[in-house]
Amino acid sequence: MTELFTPGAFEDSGGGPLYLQLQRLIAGAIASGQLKPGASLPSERELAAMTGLSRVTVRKGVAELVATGQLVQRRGSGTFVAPRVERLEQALSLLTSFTEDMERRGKTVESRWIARGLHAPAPEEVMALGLRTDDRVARLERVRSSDGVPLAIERASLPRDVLPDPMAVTDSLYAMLESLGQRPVRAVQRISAANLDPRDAELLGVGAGVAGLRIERISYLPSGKVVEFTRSLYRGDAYDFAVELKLAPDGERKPE
Amino acid sequence: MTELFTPGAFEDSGGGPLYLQLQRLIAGAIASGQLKPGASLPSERELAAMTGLSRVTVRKGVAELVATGQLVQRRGSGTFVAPRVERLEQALSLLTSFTEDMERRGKTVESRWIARGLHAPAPEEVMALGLRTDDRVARLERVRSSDGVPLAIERASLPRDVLPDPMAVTDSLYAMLESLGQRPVRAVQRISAANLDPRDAELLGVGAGVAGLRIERISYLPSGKVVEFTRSLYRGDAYDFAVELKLAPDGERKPE
DNA sequence: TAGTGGTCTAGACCACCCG
DNA sequence: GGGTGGTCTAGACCACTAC
Repeated sequence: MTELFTPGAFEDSGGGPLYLQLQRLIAGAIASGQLKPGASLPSERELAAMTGLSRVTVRKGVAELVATGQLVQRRGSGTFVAPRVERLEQALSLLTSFTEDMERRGKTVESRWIARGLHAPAPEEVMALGLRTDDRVARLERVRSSDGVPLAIERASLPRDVLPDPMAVTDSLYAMLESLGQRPVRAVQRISAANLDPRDAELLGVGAGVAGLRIERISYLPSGKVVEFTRSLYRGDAYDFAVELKLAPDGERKPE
Repeated sequence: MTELFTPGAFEDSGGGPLYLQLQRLIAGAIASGQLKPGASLPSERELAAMTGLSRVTVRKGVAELVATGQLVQRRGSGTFVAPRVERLEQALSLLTSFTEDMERRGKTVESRWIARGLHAPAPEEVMALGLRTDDRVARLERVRSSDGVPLAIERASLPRDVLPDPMAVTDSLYAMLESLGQRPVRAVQRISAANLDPRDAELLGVGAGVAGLRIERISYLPSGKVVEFTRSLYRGDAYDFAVELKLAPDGERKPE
């Protein structure tokens, strides 16, 4: 298996910079199944010796595969093929909670709290929740995992009068809101993509720079009051959001 | 302005690796407006001399800012602060076309064709479009720009009987389909995030590895026939997709 | 032609993990 | 303690761009 990385393998490896040839070699071995998820690669020094490259060049080749989530590196331990993540498909137009989604799939749900408490609101929260600047805001920040795999970071802000005691939330926020008679019935979401910064990447157990799906949600009660302002980051490789589209009415399509 | 990068600036720059300190310094200068979009940075060699770092370390610090789209580098020319991109908000649940969307906003639309023609279908296309393997498929691949800024790569596949002459499509595909009486009325989309590979990144004018939004769409005629299978890549920093959510009916929410 | 980013090297030390 | 990845250096050549 380590015969993959003999100096010879480079001759027939197309052209271009050496680090890209190495990268293609590794990426190809992963794609073709020669290197299976969880398998360990030779150490950087070994790779350098085997290929005749310098360690710096080996690192550059490997680095991009780490940045795109195909490899993971652990200091003191080694370099490994990233475990395959099952892609979850989720309907984007139903207002459901993470806990309920996963339970419906028969998966376990774990939460790791990063922060939970009452705080003075940030300007963004004042805007989104329609607060006064001397109001206080309940903040819930946690990493959501399923079957042991971290999938998303959820940062929820709620007005204090909606959730006076954030510490009482243990698992499903929506279940808690329901028991308080404050479950939202409508929400607006905005979706974009962003590279994960080092902090968020670590929380999700991937390399810095891996693409994440950023979702901002504002939820409303039937009365129109804002219940929740949530910013989530989903692992891009772990989620597919599904939406159904309808033809826009003619009037909206062509206003002139 | 170049006093930013004196050796002194490093002393008070927090701790951690030198390349991260440099990175924070540059990122901070961009965020605070000291470095404006389009501004050029000192050359790597100058930065190295000014900060007392080696050029390799300077490059490492700069590299991540390029990979996240904050800087752009042009060989032979220099390193520049990335031009600010206006974020476009688009409703995700309306089946509209790129051309019509942009026209509604009063923006110009440009298309650069990458490929356009009839081909033997790939297995993926056979599946999505319900073709026979000896059918042929019309492929339209182009870069969509607005006001001169590339925003998305669009790769559309249509059955030959829906679009017999792909070369006849010049701007709006949907306008063409409408004139053929084949405009879809319904579609299903799947959304995820991915790091742009070097090829796609170049087409969109950003660095390799920048986060992109990947959208797969399958569109249907009223009869249920599949009209279109499109894979698009949107720049993550240029798009916000908006969706409205409704509370899931109780039966769907809790099946047991 | 002079300057830029892009690639590559050999060698060093550190922080961390594991047996 | 021995091996791993993480950081850093000084110096070199190349391909490209701008003038």
